[in-house]
Amino acid sequence: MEPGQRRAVVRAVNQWYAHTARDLPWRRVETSPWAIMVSEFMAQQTPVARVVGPWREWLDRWPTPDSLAAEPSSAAVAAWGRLGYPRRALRLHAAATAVRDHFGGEVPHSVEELRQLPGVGDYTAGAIASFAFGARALVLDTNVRRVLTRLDVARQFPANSTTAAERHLAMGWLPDDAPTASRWAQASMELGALVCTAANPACDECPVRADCAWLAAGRPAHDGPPRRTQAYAGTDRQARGTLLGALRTTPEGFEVSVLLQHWPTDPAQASRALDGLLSDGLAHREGTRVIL
DNA sequence: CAGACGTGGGC
DNA sequence: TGCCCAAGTCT
Repeated sequence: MEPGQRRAVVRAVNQWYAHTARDLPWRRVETSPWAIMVSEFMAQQTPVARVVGPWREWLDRWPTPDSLAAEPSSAAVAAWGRLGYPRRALRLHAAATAVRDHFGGEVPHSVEELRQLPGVGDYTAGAIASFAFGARALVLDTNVRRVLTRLDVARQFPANSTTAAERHLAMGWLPDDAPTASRWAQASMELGALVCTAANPACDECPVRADCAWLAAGRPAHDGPPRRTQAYAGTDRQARGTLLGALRTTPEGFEVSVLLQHWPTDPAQASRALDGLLSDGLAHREGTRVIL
């Protein structure tokens, strides 16, 4: 797409965002960088709507990185509740500790520094830099990838993993000035979340439907390699989730031998789940018992 | 680079 | 009813 048309599309999407965006609590101007960082950790692979409640409770309890770092990581895992991927709680706790120990308790501004924090990858570093500090940073999440793939590549879905070509394309879309770039990052994500969705995109309501290459091509179906899916039922992951869920609601934990004996399915799987949780630091041994 | 890693809502 | 999918990161 030509630069001029690209700028017009950015303008249209940003304008759409101004009157359509959801009123997510961490989008309020007074939100601290730490609070935005927490929202980004919680939103990794988790629908944003499910994050709002836990996010409020988390910040109520730990309003600063220092306050979280002062507690054991098990408190973070317990407070994570049922958000899923509980190792994110561990990483958020480790990140808070790193902020305290290496950045004077203040969330760093630069992508390079942010990137050093546990649990902060390319996406999250860019998101914090952009949303918390208004920087011009690449924010390439699943929504933006899909939006740009449709808009500018005329394909239904992006590749299974982010490619260098995609990053290059996204850089070309990033407006020159920081405030517009920051707004574009949020607006393009929102467009992907609300309109340009994976299933049943609402092209009729899209503010840039006239500029979309995929729509112009007649919305051709995906034809690349099969998209990655996730099996869950019966997997070790499910067993870990079940075990951790029980530990979360049972502060005194369980006798290991009893636990393994009463496991409803394959005992070997229970053993793997337990070992995994222990080695990941999500659960702990206390004599012959397991606790959070 | 493929695979591991939770959980729940929508269709 | 299952399958798809969600503001990814790490190994």
